[in-house]
Amino acid sequence: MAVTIKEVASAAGVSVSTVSRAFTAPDQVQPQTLQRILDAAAKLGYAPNPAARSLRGGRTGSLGLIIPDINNPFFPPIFKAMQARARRQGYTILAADTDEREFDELETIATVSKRVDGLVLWASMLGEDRLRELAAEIPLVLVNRHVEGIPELRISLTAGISQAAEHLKAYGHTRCVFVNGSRPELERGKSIRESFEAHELSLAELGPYEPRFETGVHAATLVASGDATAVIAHNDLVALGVLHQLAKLDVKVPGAVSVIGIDDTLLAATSTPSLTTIRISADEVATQAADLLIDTIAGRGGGRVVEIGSRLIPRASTGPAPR
Amino acid sequence: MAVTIKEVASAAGVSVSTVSRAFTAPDQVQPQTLQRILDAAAKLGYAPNPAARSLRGGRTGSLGLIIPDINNPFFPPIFKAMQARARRQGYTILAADTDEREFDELETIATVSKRVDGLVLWASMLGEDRLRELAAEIPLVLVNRHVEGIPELRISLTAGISQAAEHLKAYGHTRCVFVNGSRPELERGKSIRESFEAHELSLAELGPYEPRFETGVHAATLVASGDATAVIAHNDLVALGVLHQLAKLDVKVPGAVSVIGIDDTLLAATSTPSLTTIRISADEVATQAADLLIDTIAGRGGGRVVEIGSRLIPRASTGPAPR
DNA sequence: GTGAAAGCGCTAACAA
DNA sequence: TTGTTAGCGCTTTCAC
Repeated sequence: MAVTIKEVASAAGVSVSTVSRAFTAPDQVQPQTLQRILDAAAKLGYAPNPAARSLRGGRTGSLGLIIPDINNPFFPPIFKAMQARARRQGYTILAADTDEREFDELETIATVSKRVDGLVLWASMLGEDRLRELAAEIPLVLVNRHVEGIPELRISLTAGISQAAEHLKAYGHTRCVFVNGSRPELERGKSIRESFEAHELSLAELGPYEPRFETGVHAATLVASGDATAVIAHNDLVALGVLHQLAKLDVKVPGAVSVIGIDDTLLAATSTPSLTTIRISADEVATQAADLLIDTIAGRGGGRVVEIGSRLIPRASTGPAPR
Repeated sequence: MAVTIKEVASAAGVSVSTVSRAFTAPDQVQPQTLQRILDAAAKLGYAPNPAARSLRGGRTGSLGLIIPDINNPFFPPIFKAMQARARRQGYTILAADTDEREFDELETIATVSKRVDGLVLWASMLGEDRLRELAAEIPLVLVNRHVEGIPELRISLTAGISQAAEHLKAYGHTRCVFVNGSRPELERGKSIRESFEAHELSLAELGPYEPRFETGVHAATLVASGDATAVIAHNDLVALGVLHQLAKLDVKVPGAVSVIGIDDTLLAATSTPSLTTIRISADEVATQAADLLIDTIAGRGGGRVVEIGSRLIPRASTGPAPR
């Protein structure tokens, strides 16, 4: 068994409560005593037992991050950034993947919520009622879901999409295609339709499909046989499928068709040609989510809605429209 | 506060110890009593408090997974598969990323190890002595590190590399380049040198560099100015950099140069052209790691070494050598 | 087969 | 400022 507070106490010649204070409220203990305790603790290799702490205090020192699919390259940077942010505030991240299945999400939440002080729920598939119940039990931050009264992080693509429309317009494009990747609550389609219309770009829509590579491959074949000169895809992965198939059909990108993705994942920067895409800053998302959750745990920031912006990252997959 | 064992006990008209037994040793309690308890628990929405459990019993019900970089697309599938495997055995995965920094690894291990029953340490940067100390404190499984006496999962690229050499040979290649991605303990270089030599393929070596996209870009320029007809890269990301730059230099792949990656990540399947690569099965790795750790926790499988194989996945980036 | 009770390591009154 | 003490929810002897 590991070393306990008791051993530190007797080594430092004080009582257990003083040792406890030395770690939880150092300013309430005399500097020299504090030093003696810290020295003893260091020498013995003492570290507080989190189980005992949370049993006693109700706090676990962990934050739960529940995401639909860690294989989506959008998430790893978020996990990483959130871990960095949480660590600095003394929290550990407990991440779990629900495989985009409602049943797994429920089970995961049940398991995780008993081990954390609060939960970030990403694109939850649960009903509003269920989410409200949950929010009553444990501090909750929703990402890309809106339920009145629950703190929320909203990722807005408006700016990025508008820039994308301008970008295509400036290159002389007029006929565009949107490859829709389903999940209606994400509303990517709505923003795109509105923005492209505002920029007087005609927009045909393919789908909705699953947001997969093969979806892009399939859509590209349709695009190649039409007269559109620009494609905007539901995300980078779908855009990559488009790129892949267009190359196979010997349709030049961006010579004949321009392609735009969404998310700015690793895939976009490393594709050939590199992919023009709409960036959502993982750092910003992760930091805000962590902060919002920590605030909610602390009883601040009830029902706040924080919005995260986006912007176009022009790369090599977009260019002048062919004449 | 959540519902406790006590409330379930009084609801079912039994003592707390019986309720406890109902959950930990159901066969030691009379069927009808058991049923009454389970009903009461379900009605009240009782679930055991993990903090109390682990404080009392020393078991946390969690497994730690410590990896160098979740942004490496090799890891998300492993996390996912390990989570699935662990869940079925009643464990939760606590994953943490060390950012490939030894200091962070130490800190992460300190935090995580207090919250889990055992640790899977991936490509640890720690010294052997430190790892031995750690193994004495907590059940440990090492991946891609060897320390005598500590259970280990060894990923062997031998088969895949040998197949890659044969594959190139069959296509008539004779002059190859290996783009080395550093981290000497991974020994990818050694296997490759040996295998290519055995197949009478000449092998020039570039690097060692960092295993990044830009590394591949840089290496491709050197390759293009030489006379090699095939490139094998340290991993898929580096291979993607090679592909990207060769396209930019208008060197045809696989017409003029064939390219092979390692890992078979999402990147390989979605690149243009799709990338021939060496697959390491994430499912197998994750399952074996989880099982080995669980065995080690249970006191079985001391010092076992489990080996995972690999195999070549031919795709579109390799073809006949130019004449 | 079931109950009573001790105690896991820690924090937070309350006392001194 | 420091010490004493009562639990947090649970498992596990030890009785019965």
